[in-house]
Amino acid sequence: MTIYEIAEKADVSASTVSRVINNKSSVNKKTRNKVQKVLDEYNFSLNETARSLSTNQSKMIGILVADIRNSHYTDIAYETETNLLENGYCSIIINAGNTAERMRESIEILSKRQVDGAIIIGSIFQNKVVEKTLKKNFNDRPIIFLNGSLPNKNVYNLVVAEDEGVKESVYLLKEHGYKHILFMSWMETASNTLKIKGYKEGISNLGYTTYLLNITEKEIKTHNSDVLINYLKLNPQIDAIISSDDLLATLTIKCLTENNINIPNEIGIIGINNSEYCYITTPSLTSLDNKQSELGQLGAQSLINLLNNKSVSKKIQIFPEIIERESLR
Amino acid sequence: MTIYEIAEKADVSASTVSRVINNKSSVNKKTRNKVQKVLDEYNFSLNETARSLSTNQSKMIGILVADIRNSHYTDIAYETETNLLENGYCSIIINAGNTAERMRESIEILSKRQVDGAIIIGSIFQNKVVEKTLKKNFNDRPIIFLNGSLPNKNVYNLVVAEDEGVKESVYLLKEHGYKHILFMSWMETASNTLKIKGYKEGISNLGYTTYLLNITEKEIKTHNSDVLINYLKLNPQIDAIISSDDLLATLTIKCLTENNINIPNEIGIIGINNSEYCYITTPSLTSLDNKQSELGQLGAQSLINLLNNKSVSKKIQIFPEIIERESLR
DNA sequence: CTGAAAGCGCTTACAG
DNA sequence: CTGAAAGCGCTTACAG
Repeated sequence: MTIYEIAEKADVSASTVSRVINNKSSVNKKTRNKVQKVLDEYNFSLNETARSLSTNQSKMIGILVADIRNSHYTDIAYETETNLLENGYCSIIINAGNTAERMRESIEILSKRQVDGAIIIGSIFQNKVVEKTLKKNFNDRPIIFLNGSLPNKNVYNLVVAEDEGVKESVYLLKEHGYKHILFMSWMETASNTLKIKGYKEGISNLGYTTYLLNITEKEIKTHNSDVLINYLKLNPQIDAIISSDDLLATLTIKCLTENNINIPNEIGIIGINNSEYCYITTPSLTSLDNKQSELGQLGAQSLINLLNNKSVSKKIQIFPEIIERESLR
Repeated sequence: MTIYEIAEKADVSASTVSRVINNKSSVNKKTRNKVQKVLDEYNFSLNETARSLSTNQSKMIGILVADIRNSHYTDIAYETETNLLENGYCSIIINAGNTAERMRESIEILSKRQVDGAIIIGSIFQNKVVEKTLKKNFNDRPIIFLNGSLPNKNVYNLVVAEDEGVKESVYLLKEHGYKHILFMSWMETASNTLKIKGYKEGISNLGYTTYLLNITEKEIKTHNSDVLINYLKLNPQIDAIISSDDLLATLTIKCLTENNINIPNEIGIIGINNSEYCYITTPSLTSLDNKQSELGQLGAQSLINLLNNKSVSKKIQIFPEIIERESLR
């Protein structure tokens, strides 16, 4: 069923039908009612593809994410999708993986699909290939980059100041009486680098000693917790650990508990993400809430603003917040 | 840049350019090379919207999910999206929430967007409103319903036989010497009803006694584990618990551990989902793998088959598998 | 093997 | 307030 068929049944022109559908003011009330009746009677459903072609607006947004199964990304993707939909935009979500080739390909796909803009999620996209591909195939439409940043003129960068958050975590540990703070991580991402930066600044400002431990995922998942335990044997003065994310913190708690090290008395622990993991551990986990949901919402809203020709800052920062639970004394 | 402009530069007609782009056989090699050179030179990117309009195929699939943040759905959505993309289809993902109104709306949106088919994820969509809306606005394109079922003629239902899996879990507990098995849940979903059905069948086949406990999310999350502990005091013979999902199992372990009840000696525990939670608990969690990823893959593949006019069964069942870890003696 | 033309289903500037 | 016509950027049956 097309507007031409509706027009025929309603005995008007397609132009008029179109005007009724789009709520243009210039339609006589009687005509409008007549057309609307036919529209309803035939349960008319507009072909958005055709509309897109003629208006040159797809009302679709591309969302690029490495792997939506990563809970960080899931939250952000959820927030962006729902907020965009409320504003009349559908989301094409692509899991672009972590290879440059797939990233390039994904951007090209979104470009061909004529999305009106894009949201890129995750610092893993902060690289030369993405930068160049965007310049080549996506330089005429706005892009929001969440948790990363790129210099392209059409890219607007929104980041959570995780470095500040980790710095605050160091200060909080001091307030709770901890003096030898280990920063433990297992991913070599831009986000992790930022966290380490904040850790170092905090430690340095307090005149404390830096303890850094990077552990592989395999090492810790295979119950081979020797790496951490050995490190603690070599550095028995350590009395607090900041884990780069809650899952790692959870595994750390498991490891310490199995080795009869008391949390929070012997060692205090802070995780990052404030995820569901925080309340399933014993003791429950104090964690840095890095505001991923807010980031997603703000990202969607910023993109909407850009699409409506409102101005948006090229770089926006939001700040995490520490949620205290039982893992600190 | 359109194919007409390319045609002009290459001194051929737009038809020929189109044929080159679509790799039609009937183009002279020389002509093809000449056109391809211009295409490359100008970094031509085809407008898929225009193509969709003229071919009457959008090469887009709608994915309907209540809330992608639910890890079940995340896995399925990931698998469907990646598999569809490999086959040239983009995915519009809509978080439709759990109200009938939003579900209806979401289906209408996908219909207007001219998606070639849809994948519906989760038994929550198994209701009259969805059934009717599909009949009204989406009866001419194939739909794959994952983890639920609807009678519409264009809907193909794929389910995991969770009832069978839970029944097997009951048998496994018997093999491990457990005799009084509690089934514990906290969600009133169609999936949970199915699990309880399997539990009851297994228990009945063994001549065991049925123990069912439904706990609210709030009750357990607020550290108020009294409900479970009280239940165990009233039924001290209970020596095994099947939890309706891993998260609940994790919280159960936390609760029992805090009350000095030994797992797996005093009480054995089985979770459902075989998720990341399984290896962060002490002891690690034996769990029913309900094959959500396989379900997603199979769903995508089935949809592709339907779109290629291959036949697909109206109802497909796959079976879960128990992954044993340390929570059974 | 190639091109001119019609068509996909809308929107919108223009004329009345 | 309304309609005829052109245009959005492709594909494809038809003719040569």
